[in-house]
Amino acid sequence: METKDNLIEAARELLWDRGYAATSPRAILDASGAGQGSMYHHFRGKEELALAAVQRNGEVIRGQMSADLATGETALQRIETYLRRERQVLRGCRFGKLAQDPDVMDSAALSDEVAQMFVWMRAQIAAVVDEGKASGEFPASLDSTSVGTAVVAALQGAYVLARAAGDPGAFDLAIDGVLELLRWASSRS
Amino acid sequence: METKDNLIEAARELLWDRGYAATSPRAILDASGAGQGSMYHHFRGKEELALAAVQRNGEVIRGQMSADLATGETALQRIETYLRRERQVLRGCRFGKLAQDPDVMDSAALSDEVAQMFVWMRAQIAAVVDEGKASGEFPASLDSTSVGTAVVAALQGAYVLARAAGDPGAFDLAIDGVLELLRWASSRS
DNA sequence: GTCTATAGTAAGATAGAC
DNA sequence: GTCTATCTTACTATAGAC
Repeated sequence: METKDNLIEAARELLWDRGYAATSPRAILDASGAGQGSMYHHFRGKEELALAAVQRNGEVIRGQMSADLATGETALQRIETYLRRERQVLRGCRFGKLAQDPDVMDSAALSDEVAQMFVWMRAQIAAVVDEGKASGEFPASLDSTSVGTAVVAALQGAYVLARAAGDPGAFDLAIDGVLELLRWASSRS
Repeated sequence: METKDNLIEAARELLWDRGYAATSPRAILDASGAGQGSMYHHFRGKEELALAAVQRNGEVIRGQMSADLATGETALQRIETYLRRERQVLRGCRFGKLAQDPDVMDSAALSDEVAQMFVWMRAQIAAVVDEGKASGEFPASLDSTSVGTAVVAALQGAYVLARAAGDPGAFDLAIDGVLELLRWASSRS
């Protein structure tokens, strides 16, 4: 279990930094300290190891996001808690990066994990917006589904812009803009 | 010039679909119909050919975006023209994809092109927001820099979500949400 | 369960004939 | 300018000893 766990953790880091296509089994073995044969003993190959790593990422991220979205008085504050959480911005989003990876989309197992994660995220934000509508914080005419998707999109794009600029400030600026727009909708309720 | 142009066009397509790291010189040669030696006659190697392709992408995209942002009565309409332009959503953004590519960020020449493109895009949207503020369409207190960055981020993230879902509908939903939020800010002016 | 050795393929680039 | 070899390195995976 020790070695298997080391492999998954090493894969999680390399997947984050390099993506799936550009991460070689060799690199994972070197990073984990495991020998050549260990990976093929515990997993069928690169894809199955990556799947285990991605599933673990999913558990961690679902836990974090749920906790963040439960922290704050108002719906807007809870969304802000989530969006402004401390992040390693320049490393990008563990899942957003995979959605852009050509080899991930060729793997049914991996692309399913990515698809489900974003469906879940969008629903989480939409649910908080709905709570804000119920409490009168947001106008009843606000479409929580599209706004929820837009907020998750803006977060993903914020990572992209920060990486492109090589500057976490671009991430913060994008988040500022989204929250500013949400505040205008909120003040109209 | 014929062969050189074919190489650049083939690279543009492959870069769009597979990104930089996952695109091999071999694949570009096959797609362009050029032989092995031709690429190394016209370019120093993969990186220089990719740079030529990315620069051509930059010219095309700047032209399109400028034209879209000039089409519409109000600032909001002009932004909507741009955001709702017909796109090959599931192929992703030619530049956004590169920002997530590990090998692009290792190349100073390529990463510079990507960085400059997004700085320019963010400034374009911010300029339209400023025009909207000047005309009284948007409130004077709106921060055009952060909102401009947020809009570009949402667009990038919309591509990510659509690819993750394997469904262009996710893109449209995100754009709907952004425009809905912009409309709330606009109606408050 | 982990190791070393090695298979077979493709990567990115170069050599040299035409 | 374009072609057909060919080089070197790295990839993903397997074999078989310990």
